[in-house]
Amino acid sequence: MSTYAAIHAVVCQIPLGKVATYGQVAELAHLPGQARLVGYALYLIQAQTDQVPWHRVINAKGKISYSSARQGMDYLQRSLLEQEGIDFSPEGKINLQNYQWHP
DNA sequence: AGACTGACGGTCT
DNA sequence: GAGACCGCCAGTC
Repeated sequence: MSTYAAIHAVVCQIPLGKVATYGQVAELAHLPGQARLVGYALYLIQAQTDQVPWHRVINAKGKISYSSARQGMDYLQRSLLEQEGIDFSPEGKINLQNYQWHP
């Protein structure tokens, strides 16, 4: 069981309409405090977006994390989340109080 | 082998 | 409340 497989599994458990932070996913994947690995793991599973709802993972500030790889594709994640009923503030932030996943 | 980089988080100022 | 700094692991040069 690679570390990425654990992260992969946790992300798949995030229910529709909810979001989780990198730190939260890391903790659930038995990798406390290693949020960076979660980000890197998601970067690697880009190819399997059909199986992994990577768009439901955001940073602790409630905003979407941008990546050099995504570059102009940032709107994609926001778009997918809006489709699931998640409301964005004018600044592009998500209200974690209402949308954060509580397993 | 050593150093740099990266979808982050928590703490300090 | 916002910005700066440090630390964590894996992958690449």
